[in-house]
Amino acid sequence: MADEIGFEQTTPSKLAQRFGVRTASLYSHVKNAHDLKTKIALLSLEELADRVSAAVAGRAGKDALIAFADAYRDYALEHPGRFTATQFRLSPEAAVASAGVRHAQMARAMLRQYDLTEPHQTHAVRLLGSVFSGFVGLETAGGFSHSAPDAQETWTEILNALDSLLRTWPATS
Amino acid sequence: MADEIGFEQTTPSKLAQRFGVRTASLYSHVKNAHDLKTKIALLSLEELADRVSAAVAGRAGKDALIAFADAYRDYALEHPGRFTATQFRLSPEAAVASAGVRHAQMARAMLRQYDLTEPHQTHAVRLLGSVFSGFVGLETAGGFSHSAPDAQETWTEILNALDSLLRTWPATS
DNA sequence: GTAAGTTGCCTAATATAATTAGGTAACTCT
DNA sequence: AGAGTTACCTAATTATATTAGGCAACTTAC
Repeated sequence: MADEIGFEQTTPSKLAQRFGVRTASLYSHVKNAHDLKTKIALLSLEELADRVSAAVAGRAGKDALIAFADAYRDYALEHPGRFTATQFRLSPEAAVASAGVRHAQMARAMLRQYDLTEPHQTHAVRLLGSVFSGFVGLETAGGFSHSAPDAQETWTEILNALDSLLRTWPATS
Repeated sequence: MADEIGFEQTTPSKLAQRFGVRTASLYSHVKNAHDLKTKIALLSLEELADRVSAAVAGRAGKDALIAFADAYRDYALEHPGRFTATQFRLSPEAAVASAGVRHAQMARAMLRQYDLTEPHQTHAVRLLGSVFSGFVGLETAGGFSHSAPDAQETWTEILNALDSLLRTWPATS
């Protein structure tokens, strides 16, 4: 439903309408409207982590980087509402219990081939997270739709650039 | 008000309360709740563009890159609600009339020293946009707050890396 | 300096949403 | 068969968004 009408529009009353039940009945299942959004966010984070995990399995180096990045972007393009949900600001308690932790671990695992030592590895994880979420956020917001070249081309270029950057990261400091 | 209570919480009724007027009175000034958010977004985009423009003036190359990036990040950290507003999804008509256009022009101007030809320049503009908005989005969402090193250190590292990347961009394709 | 228009607010009314409280029928488990 | 649980219900309250129509103060033109 979030993918169809948008994450922000996914409210208790709309959800109840879709289920064919009274709105009040939902309150046995979720605490309130905010809790509903939190649950969608947690679900989406797990789902995305599963996708990324499957995509990266058995790959290494640049192959793994591309698989990771594409899994992330494809999820966002296929499930815009759920992707928006993954950016929902969770409470600190919800955040630590979320699959956000898995995402960070997967990013670290993927970087293994690049032989980065701390603190470079942490910087690299943060850079990748920034680029992926930033690019996909701008793309789904329509930021690249009114100009050539198309988004896919830039995406490929960026992944090439990130790969070559990661190979030489410590040297750039 | 958006900075204090959050952009999403900035509604006609809350705004009317703060002004000490009836909610209905606001409807002489904004068309509806969505229009209010659009106006905040447009205002914030202008303000951010002014800041970036002032920061970049008289600088070139890496100096300009850092000034641009810091202006962007500082605005977000100082005005979280307004920064969130700059990410509000505008209608296509509002988008083309917004300062979003100025942002793209400033990015291109800043890249002048890096001697990028098309389509590399467009790719570079998009990469910078992705990194800046992605990093600041994650930072303000608390994504970096529970681990060392601190966000500032990663930010500096990322800007160094971007500078060296831009110098050699066409070669990485 | 007054008349006409404009501005910025008001009250009143309606529709939609979120939320709480308390109840009931069906299902599950002993 | 009875106790507990589940998943819904109705009813009521509150908050919010929105529209319509009115009024008083201010501005501007003659």
